[in-house]
Amino acid sequence: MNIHSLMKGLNKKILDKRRNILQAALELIAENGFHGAPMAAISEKAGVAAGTIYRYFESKDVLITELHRELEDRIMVALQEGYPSEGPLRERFLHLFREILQYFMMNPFHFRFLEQYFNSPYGISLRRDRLLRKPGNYDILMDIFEQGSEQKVLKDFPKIVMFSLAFGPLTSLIRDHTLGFVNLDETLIKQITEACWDTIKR
Amino acid sequence: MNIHSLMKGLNKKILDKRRNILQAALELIAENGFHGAPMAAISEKAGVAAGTIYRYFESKDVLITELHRELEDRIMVALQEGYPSEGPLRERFLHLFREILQYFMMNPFHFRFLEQYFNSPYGISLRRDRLLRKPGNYDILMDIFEQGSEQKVLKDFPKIVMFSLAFGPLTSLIRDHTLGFVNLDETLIKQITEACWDTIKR
Amino acid sequence: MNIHSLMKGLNKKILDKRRNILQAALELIAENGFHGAPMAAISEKAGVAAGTIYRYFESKDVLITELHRELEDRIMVALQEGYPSEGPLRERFLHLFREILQYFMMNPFHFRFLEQYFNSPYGISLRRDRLLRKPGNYDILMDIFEQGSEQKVLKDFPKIVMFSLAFGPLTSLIRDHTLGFVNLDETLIKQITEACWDTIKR
Amino acid sequence: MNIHSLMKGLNKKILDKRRNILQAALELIAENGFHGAPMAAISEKAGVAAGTIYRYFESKDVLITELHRELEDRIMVALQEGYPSEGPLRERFLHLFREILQYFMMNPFHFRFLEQYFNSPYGISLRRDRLLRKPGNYDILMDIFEQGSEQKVLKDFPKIVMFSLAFGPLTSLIRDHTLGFVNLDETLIKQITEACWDTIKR
DNA sequence: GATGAATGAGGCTTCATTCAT
DNA sequence: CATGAATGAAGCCTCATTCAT
Repeated sequence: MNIHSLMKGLNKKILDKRRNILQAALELIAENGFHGAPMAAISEKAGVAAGTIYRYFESKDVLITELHRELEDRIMVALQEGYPSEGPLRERFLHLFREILQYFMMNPFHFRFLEQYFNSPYGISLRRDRLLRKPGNYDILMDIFEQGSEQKVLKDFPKIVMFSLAFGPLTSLIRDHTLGFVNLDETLIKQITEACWDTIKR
Repeated sequence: MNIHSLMKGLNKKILDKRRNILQAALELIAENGFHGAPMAAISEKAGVAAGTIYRYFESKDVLITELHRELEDRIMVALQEGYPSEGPLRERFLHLFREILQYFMMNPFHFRFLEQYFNSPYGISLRRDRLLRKPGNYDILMDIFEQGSEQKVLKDFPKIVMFSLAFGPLTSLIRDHTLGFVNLDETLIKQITEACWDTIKR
Repeated sequence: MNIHSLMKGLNKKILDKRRNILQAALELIAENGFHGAPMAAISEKAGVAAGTIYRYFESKDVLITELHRELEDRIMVALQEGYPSEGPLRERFLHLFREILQYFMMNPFHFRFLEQYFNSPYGISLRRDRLLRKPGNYDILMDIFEQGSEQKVLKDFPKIVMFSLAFGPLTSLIRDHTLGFVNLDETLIKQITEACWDTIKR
Repeated sequence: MNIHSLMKGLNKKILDKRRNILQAALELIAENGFHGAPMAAISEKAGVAAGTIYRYFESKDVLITELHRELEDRIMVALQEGYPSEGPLRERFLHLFREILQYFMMNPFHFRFLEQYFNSPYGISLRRDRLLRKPGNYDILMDIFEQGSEQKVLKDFPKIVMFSLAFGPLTSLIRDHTLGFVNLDETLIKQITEACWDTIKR
């Protein structure tokens, strides 16, 4: 083993450690909330010492904020995969809606974490940012509403209202699915997606 | 102020102590989450000593559970006021939707508290109860979907999906209104309400 | 009912209240220790308000000290009943030993309370008093040893050692009886009493 | 002092931390009872932070239970040292009696702690265990009484009564010694030990 | 005198963070 | 860099005592 591959191995190990910490935090917070995720538990689940976390994250707050950022990034990647950016608005909407629904159905931890996150002091600063119109991750969704309004394809609601009307049911649906209240099969998903589009289309 | 009204005032003060504690807890939890609402802060805001809270509530858990219960009661009262229980389904739906929207617009603390509550260990047992079909406060809403399905007025979705479709946007809308992202005036509310009905009607 | 008997009735009521408080404290402390006998519990069991206790006893410490004093008084009365103060030493000893044993077998609460009392900060001041040779309740016992030594009837031990030798087994025996480990019947009591006398007699 | 011995000293310090906590608890409880031994006081006396105790003991209850267990272990070791397990009953009894007496005379804190312990909620479960005949530490004593009965060397009392008769005076004697009421010198100890043997021997 | 609601000091415990090794 | 023992502020709760009624 030469020095190059050795360093690569070490580097990988280091990156893995960071990833392990994030994953441990994700699972613990998703399952038990912020209350049920003390740093000691996170470090244990991640297989590192308690102090080690602080080499990768300045504080628990930073760890959580960072975790949120990474999850949003991954979701955005998933949404953009196969996104018909040049297709008709309807198709673009249906794609995004389905992707979000399926992403969270397949990643219930991500969903639970984000629910926890938005309903916590952490979520508040995020909202403040959005309020200040900082460019955010939801632009890809908002663009649809913007163009839909201009092209008179969608109803004449403020963009933000349109967002609520179209995507509001998602949270509720995913939660019910996660908790086993409802089984969202292919047929149902298709119907629901259409219904949500109909809600905003003119 | 004579001595009679003075005594009445003092008496009122005593009777209101429980209410003060609940109100203080409500506001602190709504604004800062459960983290940001230690018993010491609640007692200070309520104008009582720390130990006093325990004369009215066995523990912090009980205080919070009780607060939730009382809020739900008040909301139910608001919903039932003027409820056209014998009217057509559409009218009944529109009434409930509007009332909920307006109730939370006028009581943003209640809204924030309930959001916190449902995303916490407290909320989990509640969900479990609902899953087990214990009779709950949401029956008045579910009844509409039930009857709507039977009478072929509504789409052929599971009740719980119908609920998400129709009321899912509410949470999102109220949050945006509370944060000042959107101004929900009379016209808009009317349009939104209609849109949500259209989503589920056949 | 004339005013005289009325006052007597009131007076009795007051004395009863004091007695009730002492009895409630006795039982709670005997059963649960000092930890398990908060003033609120005592007042409830005594059928009075919490604040009322403080009309009869300056503080919890005083209440307990007083309770101890009264119990000792009652025990002393029991010991002196039928005491052959002019009889031979042996007879006097046997009388006292038997009386103590039987008193506590019949009053297990008194026994448990005194055990608690002696092993607590309260008991410490008591010991200090005894150390300072204040005249105490145990003189009637000590006298036997004193005279026994002088008359060469008893062994040549310090009085205090004699006390331990003769009465030391009592505590242990009563405890075992209270807990049901042993059934102290007439025959056994007689034999034990003799054995303890034999231990100190020359 | 060179660096080697310095490190050894530090290491020792760390290893001794648990012992310091136990010792601090022992002394405080012995002197002031459980009331007078809050965790804050224990930690201060042990020279550690309050939270540190919880690295070594799950709770105050566990700390106290553990302390009791360790003391009993040490006492048992002391009793077994030089125990003439093959010698005549008399010699074995005299050995144990003397050892117990001397152990507690030299370790008054242990004595006071155990007195506190047995008269507390902690001691109650212990008694229950003994009642249920779980194998305990006192078997070495009970064996003597058992064999003594069989061999007709001892009086015909229940074992448990024999225990009280022979060892009952010990508690009382040690307490008096600890408080300075009596000076138990070699001669006196010898005489007392013999007297207690005589009490139970046939 | 009696009441019992109110007080607040003080007890036990948790946990984010630090730092010597 | 990693470790994990140690820290101590802060959280929840109890209870002896007071005092307005």
